[in-house]
Amino acid sequence: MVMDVNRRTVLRLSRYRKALQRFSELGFVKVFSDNLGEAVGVTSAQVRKDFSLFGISGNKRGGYQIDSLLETLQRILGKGRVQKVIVAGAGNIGRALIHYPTFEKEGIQIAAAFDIDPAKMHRKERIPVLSLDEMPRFIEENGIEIGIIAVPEIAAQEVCDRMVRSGIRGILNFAPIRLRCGDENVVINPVNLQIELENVIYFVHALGKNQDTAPVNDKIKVNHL
Amino acid sequence: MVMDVNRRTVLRLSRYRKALQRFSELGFVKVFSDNLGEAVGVTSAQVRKDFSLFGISGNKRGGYQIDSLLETLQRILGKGRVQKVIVAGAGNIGRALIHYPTFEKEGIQIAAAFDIDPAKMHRKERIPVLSLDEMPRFIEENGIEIGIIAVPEIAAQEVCDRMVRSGIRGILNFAPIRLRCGDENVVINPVNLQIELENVIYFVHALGKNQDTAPVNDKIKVNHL
DNA sequence: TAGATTGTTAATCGATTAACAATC
DNA sequence: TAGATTGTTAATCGATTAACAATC
Repeated sequence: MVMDVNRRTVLRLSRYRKALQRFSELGFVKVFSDNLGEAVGVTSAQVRKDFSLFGISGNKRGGYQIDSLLETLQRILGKGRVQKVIVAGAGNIGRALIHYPTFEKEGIQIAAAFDIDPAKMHRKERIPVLSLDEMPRFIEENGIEIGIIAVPEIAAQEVCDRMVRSGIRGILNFAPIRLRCGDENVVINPVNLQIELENVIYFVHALGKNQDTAPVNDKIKVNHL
Repeated sequence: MVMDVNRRTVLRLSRYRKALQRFSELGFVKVFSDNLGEAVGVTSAQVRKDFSLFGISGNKRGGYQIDSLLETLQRILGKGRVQKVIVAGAGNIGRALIHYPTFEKEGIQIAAAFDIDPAKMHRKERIPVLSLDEMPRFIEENGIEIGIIAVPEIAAQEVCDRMVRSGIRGILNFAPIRLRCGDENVVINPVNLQIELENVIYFVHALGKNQDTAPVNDKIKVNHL
């Protein structure tokens, strides 16, 4: 009944923000919950409910002013200032994130990456790749709060522990393992690419089987998982 | 009440599978719903519920035989045969996926990647990077069912359309845009790395504010998002 | 004003968990 | 057997949606 702000709500907020940016670029001035819902793939009731949770209000009959709504969402999502992030692991995923083009524009700055492999180090790059041993000091000296873990499974928990001890409060974890963290105030968001792909594979197979007995069994109807 | 198989159930199935592999490697022979739940981070009731959904049964009092349970999950998740997958886009994310080390071991074979940039092409590699124009023919000739979209936002919908027209039934989408697909039988799983990172940032900030009024307001208690 | 949209409450829907009879 | 664990039903929890009074 209380329905507080949860992960899914914040994910939707990010999507509203993106949609509003597009609308704004297209020169629109105001938007209705209907339009936003359609753009993001949720009901208009969901949009209004989400907004009310954050005390965002529009004008009855007049919808929402795009620019001011966008500013509000930016503020809620911490887009006001540049957010420094570090990456542990300069392998495939790590390097992809270092060069992820949209981060920079979106106020997310990869301050440095870290690896144990000396061959992967690049101290003089714009985004330096340093030794993993230097990570704790770097976190402390630069007051980094957010870390991305892109090291092999075997090293992930150790890296997580070191991050948290050094002051990291939030982790995006690409290692395919559940990280344990005693500190209740640390946020961990796991992203498991293999499992996401397996999910697609499962439903493709499931729909394939379904196909045969087509009109009878129309239980499974997915498009967006 | 009917509670059919949904995305989250299948995600858990993948996690059970992973945990069972570990247990098996450690030499364990049987496992209880308790153990599995603990390993994956869910209740034992959830584990049994999930299994019953797939007609998996154990032995009252005796738990589950790890090896046979593992085989069953492998079968359900389509691990019996090699699953061929293509990647559209050989940029940062695309290349990371091409070289993702665990895919091969797990029966997922990246058959080829495609890009519009001639500079990115490598016809002679083990996993070739071909021209995007060759994609439709490749899909048809090789009977590919699963595609990964790792092209820039602007090109994503077009690539999606081409994939579906050529016979792709499932898509893992890394482009930060909601893909529209008329065909109800096509599965699309979006993975938006920026939004996942923003989510972490939000909750770190939210917990930080919470901190001040600490013992009074203990509403927000996240660890795993 | 009349009509349309918001903000919010109540209803619904769906997923998780508790509980317990069955049983090994 | 006694004790422990499964499989399943019912209860709970939580999130989404429908509905509608307020109002611009």
